[in-house]
Amino acid sequence: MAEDVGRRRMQQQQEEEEDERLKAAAAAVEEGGGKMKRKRGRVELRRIEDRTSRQVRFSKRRSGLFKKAFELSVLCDAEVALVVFSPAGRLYEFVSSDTSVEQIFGRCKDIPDTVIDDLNIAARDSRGYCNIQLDLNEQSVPESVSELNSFAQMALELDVKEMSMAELTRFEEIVREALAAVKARLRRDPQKKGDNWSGQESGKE
Amino acid sequence: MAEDVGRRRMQQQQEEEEDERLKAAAAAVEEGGGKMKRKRGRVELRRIEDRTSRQVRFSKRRSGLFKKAFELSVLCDAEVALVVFSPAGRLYEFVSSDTSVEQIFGRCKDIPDTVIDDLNIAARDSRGYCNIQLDLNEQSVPESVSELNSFAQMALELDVKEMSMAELTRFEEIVREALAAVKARLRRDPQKKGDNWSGQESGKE
DNA sequence: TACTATCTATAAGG
DNA sequence: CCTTATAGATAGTA
Repeated sequence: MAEDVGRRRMQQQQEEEEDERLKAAAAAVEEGGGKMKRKRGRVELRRIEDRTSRQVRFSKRRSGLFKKAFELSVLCDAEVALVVFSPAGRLYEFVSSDTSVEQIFGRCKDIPDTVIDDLNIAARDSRGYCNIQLDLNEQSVPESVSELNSFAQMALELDVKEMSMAELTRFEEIVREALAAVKARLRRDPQKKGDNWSGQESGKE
Repeated sequence: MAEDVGRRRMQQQQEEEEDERLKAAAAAVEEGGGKMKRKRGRVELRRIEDRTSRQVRFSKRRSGLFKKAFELSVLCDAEVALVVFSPAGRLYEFVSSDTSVEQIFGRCKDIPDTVIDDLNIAARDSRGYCNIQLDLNEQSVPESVSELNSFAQMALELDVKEMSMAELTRFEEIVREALAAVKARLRRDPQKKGDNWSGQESGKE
């Protein structure tokens, strides 16, 4: 991937002149024809009127947002709760820890407003609310092991150094089952390589 | 065709890179923690150990995340509620509309079937596997990195869906070795872990 | 759905 | 806080 970037960069440098003009003449000048299409990527910060376009962008940006939220929670060890209602009224949510959305947001009530961050972001001081405990119940055996990502996530949350032998063994079990499941599917669908991970595209509003 | 060649080339490179990561991770485990230099800007998907660095990145990424959330709400006319607790315990929140966080999240309860988004990461799938307690006290940053984190990160960065059977087998091999290594260490060093495993499945093995 | 050209975010360093 | 190089996100297109 890095190599690819490098190659692209060279191309970009060749077109540096054009790139310069891009910045200067942000106002769209028609290019090559009579089409009044904007330069790629540029977006103004207001509601997209075209329904289809709005829908597409919602999907893409939503993915990106959730990914960012996840990364923040992992990289910085932060608790993140994110809820998005699509214009169609569908709900998407993400919570970094295993606490429920309601729980995390419930905590907001008890915290007095203090600081105001940029961008309409209210920051409140909540020191003392940090002793988090994961209280997970061992209930369903991962026979329907979703994917290795589960294992990845778990390994991130757990700390191997804190695991007992029993936990380790259990962990091993889970990983094996996950691998077996993936392999089985691979054998079944050598070409597809599995593209139905989080398959619940759902269909109701 | 040019495109075809390009795609082939990319795929090949990707596979090579994955293989390298597999090996690297394996080595890291054998040695009980490895340090590999990273290209600039590259980020591993796991908790940042250095406190200062984590703090800085938290600020930056938090800003970015909130900005994205804001853009999504405006561009796509979606309702967005976002709450972040910094590792230091400070709360940051954003709500797209003028409704309160509690209101938006209250709506979650009324919706029976929550759509959990793709992202290839099921953040909730790790629930129910173990009964453990995580100490998120950031003061106690462990000196050595846990071995399995290597795989956690790898599994997150790689896409299991895209792995060939050979790669999967290799992966399995590595994981098995890693687990064996960790177990061996545990036997050698039982006190390394106080056996406060209070789960209800003790002795299952 | 996939790709590519661009644009944006951000890791390092000053 | 500012700059630079790189990784990541994504708008428009096939």
